[in-house]
Amino acid sequence: MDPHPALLSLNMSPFSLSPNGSNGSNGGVATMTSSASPHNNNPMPPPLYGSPPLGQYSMGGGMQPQQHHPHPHQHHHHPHPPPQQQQHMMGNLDTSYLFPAGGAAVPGMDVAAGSYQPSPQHPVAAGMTGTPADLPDTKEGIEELCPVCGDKVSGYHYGLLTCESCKGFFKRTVQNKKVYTCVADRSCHIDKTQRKRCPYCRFQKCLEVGMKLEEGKLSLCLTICALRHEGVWGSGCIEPRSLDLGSSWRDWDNEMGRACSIFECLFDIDKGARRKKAETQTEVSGRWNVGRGKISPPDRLWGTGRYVSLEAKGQGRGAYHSPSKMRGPLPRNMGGCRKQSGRCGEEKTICPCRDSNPDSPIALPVA
DNA sequence: ATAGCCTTGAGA
DNA sequence: TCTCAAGGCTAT
Ligand SMILES: [Zn+2]
Ligand SMILES: [Zn+2]
Repeated sequence: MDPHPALLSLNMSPFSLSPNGSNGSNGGVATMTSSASPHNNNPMPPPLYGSPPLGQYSMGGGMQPQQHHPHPHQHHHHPHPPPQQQQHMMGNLDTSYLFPAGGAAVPGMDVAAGSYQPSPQHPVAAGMTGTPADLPDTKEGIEELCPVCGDKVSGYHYGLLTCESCKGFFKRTVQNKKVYTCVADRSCHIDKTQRKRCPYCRFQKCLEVGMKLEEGKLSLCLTICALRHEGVWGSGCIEPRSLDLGSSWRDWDNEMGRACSIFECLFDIDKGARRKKAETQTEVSGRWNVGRGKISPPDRLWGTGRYVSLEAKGQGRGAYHSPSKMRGPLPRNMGGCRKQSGRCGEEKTICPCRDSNPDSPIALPVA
């Protein structure tokens, strides 16, 4: 059972999570407590709510010179059978269609009562459709064509084999929560040369063929890492409010930005700091859970450690990305702590606020 | 806004 | 250590 794998689970148990993450009750409060903070710095009022340019709050993340990667990419067949069909539900309004329809449904939620008309157009070809004849055939066999536009696939993206451009297109659309409009009748043909013409129909097609965010992908993990540098010990917790994804990604983004700001202030984070592999991750994280159509009350974000650096984890550099990558079971990165000698585990890594005041919202240390 | 290429980090 | 997809970056 447990059709909704996505919802919470911190595998460190010391913390009691609320049974069902639905305590959204505390409406929008982010709480924190810090047990010590010599510098009580926080000079500046956090840029809360600053409208993020877009889904990314970089924290801790300076980037740094890197090494190169030999190969750009390679594709092959994978064991994963891509999902095949999917209902088309549409109307660029509800994010629920971005999630797998099966399995995780939240009880009360219904799939968007789309008004979208399935267009009769046929997907270009994926795998087995097309005419084998003209498929460029590679060593392995066939080079598949992007089901959306027919271009060459570059690998699995958002659930299926698609080309690089459609991957990017889907990404942009979702991340920026774009809403397109078709000037025609919503049935534009999408192919490699015309895919730019009508983003609406292109996105439509992306959904039709099954591109989607997987459950859990929207989750975000903020990880607090301990740096070797000395610093202050502190602990904190943020209890983000639950958001209604249906309304906007921007809210989510803002919320996230706010959370980050708070942490920054609290810990006087050195933004330039970067986690190093060798460092022990003394800390844990919290996870925003996303159910279909809405973000369910996330866990809190925990932190303990000395001189902490916040790093929005979920993908790539220390930046927050809406659709973060979360494959596999659940929280993997939830816990540097997991095995980490229970460092954070037993400790008092507990969320002060929550534990002591399960119900009372705590004030935001911010404006 | 696009799309090709690059960096990253989880998993194997 | 290697693979691979998410996402960042950036020249068009
Ligand atoms: Zn394509
Ligand atoms: Zn159209």
